Amino acid sequence: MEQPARESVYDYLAEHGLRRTVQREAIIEAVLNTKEHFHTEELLEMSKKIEPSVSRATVYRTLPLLVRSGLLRELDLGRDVMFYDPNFVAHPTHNHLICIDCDKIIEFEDPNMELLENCITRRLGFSPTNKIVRIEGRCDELKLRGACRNRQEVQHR
Amino acid sequence: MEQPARESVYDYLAEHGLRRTVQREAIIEAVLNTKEHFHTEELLEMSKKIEPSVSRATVYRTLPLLVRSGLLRELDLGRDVMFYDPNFVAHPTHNHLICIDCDKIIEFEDPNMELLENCITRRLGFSPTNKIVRIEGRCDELKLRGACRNRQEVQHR
DNA sequence: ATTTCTGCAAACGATTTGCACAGGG
DNA sequence: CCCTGTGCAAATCGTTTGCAGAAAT
Repeated sequence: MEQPARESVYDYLAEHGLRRTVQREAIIEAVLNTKEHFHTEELLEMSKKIEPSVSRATVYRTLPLLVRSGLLRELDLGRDVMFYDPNFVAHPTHNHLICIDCDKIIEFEDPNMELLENCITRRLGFSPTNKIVRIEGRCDELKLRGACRNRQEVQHR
Repeated sequence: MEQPARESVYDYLAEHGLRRTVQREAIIEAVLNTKEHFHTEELLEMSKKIEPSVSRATVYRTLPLLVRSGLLRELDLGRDVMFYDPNFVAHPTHNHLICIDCDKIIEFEDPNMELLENCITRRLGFSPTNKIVRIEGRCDELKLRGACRNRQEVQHR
């Protein structure tokens, strides 16, 4: 049933007449190596460690391919850069909580939320294709300590 | 109980030692004149009709003030420009459905969704301050006719 | 041989900002 | 008078793109 992500990306490339280049391979491996959200600059870094010839332009040009193949999902966190989430392969309907202090991201899935959204959209004559549920707030640590420990390192702007 | 929006913005300016200029007045009136979402360029146009001296820079500098005063809310529609929504004054918890074809925006409120979100965030030790629920999909018209009539005029990119 | 891919650097476009002047208090 | 607010134009910064050479098929 469940097809390994690596194979299905390369299948996607093959089916669409897209070439298998060392740069694309490096980018794909970099993506497969992480279970965390990342943005373009981070992916560029990771890819360059595998294959130094990878350029920023190629990363920007490859990301939409990987999104279309299903390996990644664009993740609009309302920051100034776009994020990408590799966890939709395993959890197709998850949503995100984002701490306003440390930018910590908590992923959650809730069947009731799915259900409710479907009811609402049906009521309004709307067929959902993409749902962005992003809840910003204060994480546990921020509430308990008044500050988040890893405020600096996680902060993105 | 319910304070007219105009007064409360000017109160906000006064309380914060912010000056009442013709440009700010024009921008505020322009906002009060619309019940629709808009982006900066549209607000600039509307404001210039009231007071031609209003510049783009002043609109960009005034918008955060109006957001802080509560008159407007930033509305991240995942497009390349930021939108602003004047309807949160009347409906503080509403969410948005966006048609992927014609960019039509349907606003909705649902107490169950609020309730559910509160349960989820409580379960995860999270105190929400800001919720973005944006559901993209096919609107009624798109489903019935296979295309949206006002596709062109509403499209933003 | 053909056509897609690539890196580079320039272009793009929304937003921000430095500056000197205008005008509120 | 002082100091905030303004318009203008330049700067910023993530992302896109034109181009000529490189590599895949």
